Order: sequence, then structure tokens, then C-alpha cells
Amino acid sequence: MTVKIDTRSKILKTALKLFQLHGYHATGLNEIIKESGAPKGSIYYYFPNGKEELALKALDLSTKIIKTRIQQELSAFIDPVKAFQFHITEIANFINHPENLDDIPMSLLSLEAAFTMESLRKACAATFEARKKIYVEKLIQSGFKIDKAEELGMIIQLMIEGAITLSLTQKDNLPLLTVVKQIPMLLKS
Amino acid sequence: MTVKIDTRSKILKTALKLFQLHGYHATGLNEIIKESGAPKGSIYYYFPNGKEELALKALDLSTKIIKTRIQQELSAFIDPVKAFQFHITEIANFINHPENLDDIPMSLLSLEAAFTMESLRKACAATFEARKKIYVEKLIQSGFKIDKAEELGMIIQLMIEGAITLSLTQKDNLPLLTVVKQIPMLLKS
DNA sequence: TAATATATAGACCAGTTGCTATAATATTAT
DNA sequence: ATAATATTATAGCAACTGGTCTATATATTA
Repeated sequence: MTVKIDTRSKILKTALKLFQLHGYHATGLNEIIKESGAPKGSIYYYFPNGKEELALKALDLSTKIIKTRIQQELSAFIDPVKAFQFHITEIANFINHPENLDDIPMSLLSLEAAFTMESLRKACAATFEARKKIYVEKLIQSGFKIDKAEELGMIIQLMIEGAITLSLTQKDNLPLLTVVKQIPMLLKS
Repeated sequence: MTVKIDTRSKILKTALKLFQLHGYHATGLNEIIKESGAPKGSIYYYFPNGKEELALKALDLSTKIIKTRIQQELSAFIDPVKAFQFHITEIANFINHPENLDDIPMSLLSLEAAFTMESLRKACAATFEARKKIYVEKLIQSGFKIDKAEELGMIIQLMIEGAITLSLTQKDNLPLLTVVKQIPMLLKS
């Protein structure tokens, strides 16, 4: 009984990691099997609609994990400047150990889905939305007006995504650290 | 003679578009053939090292096209605020017609390459660098100190990449327009 | 022990990249 | 001008891998 769930969740965790890091099309089901140690036949037992369902469910998992993590990091400081700086610095610290980047990178999967996998695209959009909401809430708690908080939350989110992309491409976390530096200016207004 | 080059460049242009929009792994050679109308055998005649060489050469092409385009858009206004706003607005205008987005989106290809295709990853890093340089030059011309220009150039670049990712995922150019709105604040310092 | 539910291995076909044998075209020699 | 040769270009096949599904094994319950 416990073992069943274990197989399912091993598949899920491995799939999530590979989809986010290597991409949806680059990761074969066989790779997921091999790396997770799960039996081949189990994929279609637990996810009867195949690879795309697996991606969808993996994304669900990610949304939950990430929510907790972001909320924790942002609540480490009441001052929003310090809180966001802490959050982004934490991401920066793991750029050179991406296997521990724990569900942070979303851009690859969502761009792959954007034109070719509508249901996955929508799920990605929802995940982005959920993350932004956490940022916005922190900003509102810190006294920003709703409209301004919405705007800044979106800017912070897109800076983070862009900086992750650049940092991973260049194998150098300078882009993320530059964002950290920019936060005080951004939240001064 | 002219026809030869035509086949080669048709392949290249189609490949570039599909790689950037659908991704490297999602686009098959057959798809490139079909959409470009080029003969099947020609791919390995013009690009003997296969798909990855094709991606590399397509990226070269992109770097040239894009350089001209960005420089043109940025020189439309002397005021850097207006210039960058114009540049980003132009991108935003094409979010709903991505086939005309002309080599702008880089994130997908570079994230696919980041962990699995080292030479392509380096090429993407170089392309990002080349683009940033154009931004930085504009800022220097506008009177920013070199260090500050480097920093702001990077921020602008990563905001654009992040905003494209979000805009494409949400099929809505609000993220890009929010960046436009943010530019005056950013360049005030 | 039979019947049902759960889980899995391995076969299958479609589609992939890469290549080779051939065709078309240009170039040179007679 | 024609034949022989070299160059350029292309069609289509081979080898392989991918996702999918089915037939079988294992466990659970009646």
C-alpha cells in the first residue's frame, strides 16, 4: 500500500526534475524509469493518459512544494526588501547545483507548452499566477496599494524568471545577484 | 547558383523559427523540410553535422538579424527611456502574432541547451551577450557610467526575456507592457 | 479456492536522425 | 558539339528510440 504510492511519487518527482531541467521533449519515459528506478509499466498504470498527464500532475506537485518554500523564505524578514533579496539569493545559491533547485525553474516547460500543448500551457500559466499571488500578498502586507503591489509582483516574478534563464545559460549567477541589487530601488517607490 | 543558397537559407530560416517557437527537441527535421519546402536530402548536404549544426548556424543568422533590428529600434529615439519603451512595445505588439516575432525569443532554445548541449549553450550565451552589449552601448551613449550601464543593461535584458516567457505562456502581453511602464523608474537613477 | 483488483514487463508501431546510393547539373577534354 | 568527368544536390532507406498499449503476473478479498 505504502509502496504503491512510493512508486507513483518517485515517478512524479523524477519527472518533475527532468522536465524542468532538461525539458519535456528532451526527457524520455525510459529516462524517467531509469533514474527513478520505477518499473516501466507503472507509468501508464498511474498516469493512464501518458506523458502529458504526467507533466500535468508533476506541475501540481511543484505548485504545492513551491508555495510553501516561497512563503517561508518571504516570511523570514518583515521588511519586503530584505525578504525578496533573501528569496532571490537563495535561488542564486543553487544555480551551480541545479538538481537541488527544487521546482523553481518554470520557463523551459512553459515555453515548450506555449504553442503546442494547450492544457499544459494553461497549467503553467496557473502556476505562474499562483507564485505571483504570493509575491503580491507580501507586498500588500508591507503596505503597498493593491495596484502597485500587482505591478511590482509581476515585475519581480519576471525578473526572477529572466535571471534564472540567463544564469543557467551562462552558468553564472550574476544575473540573479544583479536582480537582488535592484530590489531596493524597485520597492522604494 | 542563387538557387542553391536559396535552399540553404530557406532551411535556416524555417529551422530558426521553429526552434525558437516550438523548441529544439519538439521540431523534427521532417517538419523543417515540410514547412520550408526544401528537399529532404539537402539538410545533411548543407549541414553535414546534423541537427545541432543546423541550430548553431540558425543562431548565427539570428544574431545578425536581431542586431540590426534592436539597433534600429533603439536609435528611433535619443532619449533612452523612450527608446527602450519603443523597443519593448514593438515586441509586445507581436506577442499575438509570434510567427512574426523575428528571432526575438531566445529563452526556450537556451534553456534546452543549458544542461545537455554544451556548444549550443555557449552559442546562446554569446547571443545574449551580444544583445546586452547593444543595450549597454545605448545607455553609455545616454550618459550612464559604464558600471551602471552594464547593470541596467542586464536588468533590461532579463526583464525582457522574463516578460516574453510570461506573455507567451499567458497569451497576453501585459507582462511586457508592465516592463514598459517600469522603464522610466529604472533609468531615473 | 475462486474472483477481483493492483501492478508490471515487454511488444509494437510511429516517427526520429543520420546516411548512402543515385540523379541532376556543371565543367573540362577531345 | 559531344563525351567524359567531377561536382552538386536529392530521394528514400536503415537503425534506432519514443510513447503507447496489451497480455501477464502478483496481491487481495470473498
